[in-house]
Amino acid sequence: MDLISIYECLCDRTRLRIVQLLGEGPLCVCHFQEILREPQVKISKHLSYLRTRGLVQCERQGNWMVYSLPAKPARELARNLACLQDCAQEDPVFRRDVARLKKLTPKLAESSPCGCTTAVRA
Amino acid sequence: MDLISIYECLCDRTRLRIVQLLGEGPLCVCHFQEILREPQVKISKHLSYLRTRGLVQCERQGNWMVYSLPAKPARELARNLACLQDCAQEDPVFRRDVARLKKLTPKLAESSPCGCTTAVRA
DNA sequence: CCTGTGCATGCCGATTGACGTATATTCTCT
DNA sequence: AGAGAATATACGTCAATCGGCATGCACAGG
Repeated sequence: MDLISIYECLCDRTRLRIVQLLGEGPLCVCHFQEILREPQVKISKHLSYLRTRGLVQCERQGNWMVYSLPAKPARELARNLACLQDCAQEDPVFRRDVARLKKLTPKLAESSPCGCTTAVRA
Repeated sequence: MDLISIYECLCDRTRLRIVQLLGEGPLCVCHFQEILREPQVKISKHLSYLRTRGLVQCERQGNWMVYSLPAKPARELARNLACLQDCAQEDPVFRRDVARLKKLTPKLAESSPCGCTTAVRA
């Protein structure tokens, strides 16, 4: 894993929000849409960007693609994700995103609108 | 200080080497030229890029511009610089750069070729 | 087999970034 | 004032990126 690639991935606001959210657990694209309030194509492309550089993994689950951070991230990545987690604590946008996620989680637990309850189990 | 700006600054190899070197202490442009073996204009532009985003400071010293990391970096910056310092330990390019710097330092201490011995005092 | 849903990709235009060449700026020394 | 050294900037070029629109692909259910 290249340090440059990591920084390239993190230097976009949307990608940063995505990665930050994935720190809370796996998510599928429709969740990102709802939480970030961004169009599907934008999210999808950023996820693709992250995927080709190894910052996220994905797994198909029926109709849905469930994205997550790598199970065993490289040292540099793990270090930087921890750093990001720490730095983002104070950012209002990140806090709002996570708040939306928390609000979404129980709803999905009982009746998932998109079938990926497992994605939010974490 | 914006997280995005920090990551934008760090997502270029040359800038990463510059920042990494500044972790060892202030340096002037000619030192970067010698250590990085890159043309003056390239280094100067990247320094300018870093300066406008607040990642480095500079101070004129006669004919020379002495660059350094900010005296009191913002929390996010300090955190990320520490992270970088840690991640870069293993990178052969960074190690070589620092080795060149160490080799340069004593030479400058006795007879500085460009007058900025003070820059390497640290 | 057909349809709908979730997601990805191709194409376009606009912006930004990286690099090089040439030139300007700022200072020192004489 | 003039020359030279260290550094910065202007301009052009090429590549990468970002966003949107339209379309393609994969799967589920009837």
